[in-house]
Amino acid sequence: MSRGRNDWPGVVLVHTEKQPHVREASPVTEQPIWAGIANDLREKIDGGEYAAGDTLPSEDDLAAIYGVSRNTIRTALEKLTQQGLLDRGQGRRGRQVRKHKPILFHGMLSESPERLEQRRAAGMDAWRADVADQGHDGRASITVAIEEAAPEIARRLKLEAREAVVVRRRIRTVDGELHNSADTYYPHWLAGGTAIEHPADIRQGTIALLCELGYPQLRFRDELTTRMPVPGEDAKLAIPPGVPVLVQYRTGYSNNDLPIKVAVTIWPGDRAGLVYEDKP
Amino acid sequence: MSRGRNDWPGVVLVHTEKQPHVREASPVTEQPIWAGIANDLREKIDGGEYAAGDTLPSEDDLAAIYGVSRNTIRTALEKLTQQGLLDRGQGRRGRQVRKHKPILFHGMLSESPERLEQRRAAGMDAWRADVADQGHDGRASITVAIEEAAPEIARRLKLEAREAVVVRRRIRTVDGELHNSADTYYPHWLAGGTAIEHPADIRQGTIALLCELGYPQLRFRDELTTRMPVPGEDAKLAIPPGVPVLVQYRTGYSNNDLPIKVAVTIWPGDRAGLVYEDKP
DNA sequence: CAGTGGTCTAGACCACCGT
DNA sequence: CGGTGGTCTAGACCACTGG
Repeated sequence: MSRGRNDWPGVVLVHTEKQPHVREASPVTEQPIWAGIANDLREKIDGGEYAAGDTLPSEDDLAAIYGVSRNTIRTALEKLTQQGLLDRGQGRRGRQVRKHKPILFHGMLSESPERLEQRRAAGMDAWRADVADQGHDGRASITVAIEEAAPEIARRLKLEAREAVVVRRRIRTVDGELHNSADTYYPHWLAGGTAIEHPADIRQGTIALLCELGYPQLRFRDELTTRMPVPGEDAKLAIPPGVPVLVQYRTGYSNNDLPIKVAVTIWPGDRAGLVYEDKP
Repeated sequence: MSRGRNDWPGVVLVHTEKQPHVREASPVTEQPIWAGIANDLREKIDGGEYAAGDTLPSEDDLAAIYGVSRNTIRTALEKLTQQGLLDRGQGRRGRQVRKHKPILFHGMLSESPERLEQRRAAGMDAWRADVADQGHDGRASITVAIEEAAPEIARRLKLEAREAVVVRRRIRTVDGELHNSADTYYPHWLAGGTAIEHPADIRQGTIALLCELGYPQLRFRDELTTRMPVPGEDAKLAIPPGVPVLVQYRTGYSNNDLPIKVAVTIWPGDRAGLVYEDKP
């Protein structure tokens, strides 16, 4: 299929002033026009000409300023949005320079026995205690389900494919705003019939509960990857365009390297980071 | 500035068959046409109709298949590309379904003293040993520079702003393909005049060298975040569109919590992950 | 209501690349 | 050479939102 050759035009263009659709060669730079505009805007944002929270000129205005069509401006703005510099805006709001939210770091290793005792007494899990330490209020909503293990879960729990698991899904908020999600999977042969199956908070903590059942968590292994949010994830955690997520798989092991749980935590890149220390 | 109101058309549209630019309301779904097409293509990719490495139909063909304009198809394909499902292709190649490269995991903690001795004898750093363990060939090219410390480096090294640092920049390849970059910063008062300033490999390793200088690395702290590549990074590491990077800051401390180095490693999300274990 | 971003169309030229 | 993606233009309608 040939394209745009005007072989049989159903629409006839009648010109008045100048040839439409005739592009002049970009003179200096070797890059597309939209890339040049994106870089220019980036410099103005970095240089403070457009500060965090400022509203950019409208697409029409930018088109006039740079002397290009609105679609070209849109390509440039889209690129900056994908790079996480701009927020989208509907209505009369306009596009705004994204605020650089301070990133919360969560210590993930090396907790002193005293602190452990302390927060357990307060009924807080490690995450909530970490958030509280930084002066914020962490909350979680929990749902529980019994499912067939997905391959990446079954493999880590050393289960057969499609074997039953109990999963506790948490959506966690900090100061009322969505923050991360954490889904913890337990083998059904282990967690079935225990308090883990109930969506209420487990006061002593699931680790202590498993210990009472004869399966102390002796060590764990964290696997970290990064990727773009999958469809649905972005809505569930309100992840803006151009923000990747940190995916943390934490597998807990008991005696004889027996896996007793896998926790899958999704950390949106614009609001969380992780810290690992090898000594307290 | 009013837009597209045909107030004073320099171009007159002469219709032959049907009204141009008249969009029918999308019938079933509540989403844009391009989103529906993107989802449809995603399902076909997930379902195996288009397997990894396959070439998708051309944009023109897709436009004909779905009965929309090429730009609408392009929006859908761009979305899938940003999500990391498709590769771009020039010329007659067409867009291809991206292969899901196996991810290499790198153990980052808990190395036995025996293994440490072994790889030091072989002149390998921890990364090369890790790659070798997985049956691959890791190499690095090193450049060295003396610079003023950037704020995020100065803060971690407890230096004044713009104080001098020695930086060793590594670009590392696995089996000949670009893999990651690792820039290590040392305070100039410590590393100046030592072998660290020279771009050659340091046989015994920089950690051992610093130990000989009286600054043993007693502990470290890793900070992990994720973000999209900044301009230049994508080219330097050949990061495809839609792939985020894992950013690892490793700060090493000697006696009295004195920071002696900061290593900034950029791990492209499509080819690397990290593993942390709390016991060997 | 009016301006803004979101979406879509139709057409055009170009660089690139496999045949 | 010819098809493909990359880019750009000009114009149109819509949904949303603030004043």
